[in-house]
Amino acid sequence: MEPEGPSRALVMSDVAARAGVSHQTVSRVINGHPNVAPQTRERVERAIRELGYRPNTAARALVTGSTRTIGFVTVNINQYGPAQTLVGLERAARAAGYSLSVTVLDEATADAMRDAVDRFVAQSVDAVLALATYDDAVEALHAVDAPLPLVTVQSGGALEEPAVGVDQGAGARLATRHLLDLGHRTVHHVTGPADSAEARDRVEGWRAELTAARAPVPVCLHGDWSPSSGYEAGRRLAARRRAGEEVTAVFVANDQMALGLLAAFHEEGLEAPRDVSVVGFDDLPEAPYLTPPLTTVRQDFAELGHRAVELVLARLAGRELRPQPVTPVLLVRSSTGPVPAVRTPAGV
Amino acid sequence: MEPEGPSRALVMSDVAARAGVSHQTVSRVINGHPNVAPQTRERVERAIRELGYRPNTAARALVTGSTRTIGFVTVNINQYGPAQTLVGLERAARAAGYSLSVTVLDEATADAMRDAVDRFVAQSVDAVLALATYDDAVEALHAVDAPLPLVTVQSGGALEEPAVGVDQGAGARLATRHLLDLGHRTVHHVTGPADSAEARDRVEGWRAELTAARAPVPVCLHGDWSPSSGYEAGRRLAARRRAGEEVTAVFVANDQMALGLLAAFHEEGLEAPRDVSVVGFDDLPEAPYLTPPLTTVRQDFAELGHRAVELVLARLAGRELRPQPVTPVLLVRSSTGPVPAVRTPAGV
DNA sequence: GCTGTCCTTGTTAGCGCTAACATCCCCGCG
DNA sequence: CGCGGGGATGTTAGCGCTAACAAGGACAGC
Repeated sequence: MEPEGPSRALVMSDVAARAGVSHQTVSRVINGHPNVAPQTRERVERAIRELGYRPNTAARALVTGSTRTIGFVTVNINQYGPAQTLVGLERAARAAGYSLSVTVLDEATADAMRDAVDRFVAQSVDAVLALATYDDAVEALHAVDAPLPLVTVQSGGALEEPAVGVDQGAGARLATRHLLDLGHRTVHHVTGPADSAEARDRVEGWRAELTAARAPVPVCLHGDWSPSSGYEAGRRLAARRRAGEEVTAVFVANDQMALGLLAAFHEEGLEAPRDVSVVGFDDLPEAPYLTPPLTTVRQDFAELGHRAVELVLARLAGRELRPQPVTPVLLVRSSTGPVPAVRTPAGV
Repeated sequence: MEPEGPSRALVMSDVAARAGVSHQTVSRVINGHPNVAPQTRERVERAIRELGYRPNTAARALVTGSTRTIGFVTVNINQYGPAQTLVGLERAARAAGYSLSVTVLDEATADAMRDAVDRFVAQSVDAVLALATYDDAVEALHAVDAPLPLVTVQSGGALEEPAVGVDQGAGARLATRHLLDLGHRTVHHVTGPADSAEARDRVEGWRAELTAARAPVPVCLHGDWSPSSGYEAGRRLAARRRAGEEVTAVFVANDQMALGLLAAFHEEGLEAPRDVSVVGFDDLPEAPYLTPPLTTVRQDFAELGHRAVELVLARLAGRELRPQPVTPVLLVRSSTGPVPAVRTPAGV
């Protein structure tokens, strides 16, 4: 039994009847066709307003093949970045008159990816956006032969497909340069997972900046984005320091790991920026309120979403477009400072 | 098993031709009608598999009025909770064979809310889920007279509509009791925004537990979920303490504020749990890696999503269902401890 | 055998909309 | 003054699918 009683039957011919025209004229008005008399158009528009009519998307989709919907596939939206990307995407899509249909994959196997895209195709979405920071996602995407525009977000240039992203390398260089400018002889790095293009690009940026400054390139520590891996890295770094290695500045590939690292340092009696300077990446909402407030790199997800949708629209219109990567910015807070004045490692 | 690439036309009659039946029989097989000869069914199923056929959702929606899509409206998905809720919802929806279409409102005005629901209606979604922790969202929802099931998530019982949620009050009581059990004479509270039902429920739980234990109920401090408001609250609490008030335990309405509060305490020379015990709410991924690791209350968003979808399905089937709120759990870490022996900032 | 009743399958008519074509009317120009 | 042309509108035919009905076949009971 349907709980709704009275309303909602409202089809195009209701509007037509009220405006005293044919349903086709209504359709023309709605779709902004030329060749409709201004007076007629106004009459129809008023009828639409008065009735509160909305065209039925399914019927429209059936005949045009377009739903004005964009599908978004992603893995691992628990992270701050992906969640923000989703928000940015939705905003931009809505602004362009599109809806966003979302699929969160449990794992980025080719099968799961293909299935998601298939479902989107059956759903008649106009295009698919895929967040593909991880290699397996990128690989899975290769296996998909979609009959519609497929654009990749944050694939780190690993794909020739049309793609948008933030320039991770530039962000990493910003962070590294900041530390170098403060007088640190070199900068250590805690990476993200090896199978993340984003993480690798940050490593590259860090290395490039170090090399350009003729600074030694220390062996980096590997994390997996999680605070616990940052904590681990922090302990190991502290150990290296006790062993006599010069560790005065660390660029951590994301804020969560920076947080773990800071905790580990704290336990080891190391404070930022007194003993070590630390830079993160992401600018979590809580970054300014850590102890100490974290210097970090921020990505503009709203802009990213905007460009992604722009690219989709261009593809849909048959236009080629090679969007520039979004440039991240450095936010200097107080987890970074000058090199500690002559300080011999406790043990030595 | 190999779906072919080239000409995407693939309609039901293609399958019918290959299986040597009429398209209607194919439809029957797809929709699991009884009264199809097992042999025929198998033949059709094979044809579907071989061709890689997927029925066109738009056509189906046009005739059935159902898209097997659920619309999800939310405000403010930047927060951890809403993002997790989205993930939980998508998982559950997909498991039930539904897609999720997402709208992120910029502001929860009645107009924006109505517009979102209208768009969903035009999109022929089967139901709408609304995340309505804020009063204006709830109010806006009242203004909506949707011709489809509308279920609310986390409205804190402020709505008579069918709703699912986490028992915020129970979570708050858990936190408060834990602190009381540690020997604290009373527990201070930093609230969330006053226009959030969730926040108010936490206040109520806290107050109820205090009252039940015949503990004094201190004036609470008001925050807005943000770390900075937690920081502010922390400073004010520290001031109260300096002024002689007994402040040994604080229940903060979310982890982000707890984080800010901890930072403020730290600046004031107050450490947890040495001087003050602190409990948060949410269990952010970084909570275990704060200094100190934060005792907090966790909500099970997967379960929440599951129940929400279950409720939607029930409504769709015409069944009544009053789901029980999800019970949160307390995670004891090291930001809480027994009452400091002597109440002097110098401590220990 | 013949009816009646399943069970299985095919045939037909739309769902609400847009595209293509048909029509009508008004106007300018030879 | 009639004819051609183009702008404004209406009519018709599907888009791919499901629901309703129709049709045939098998089998029971008489």
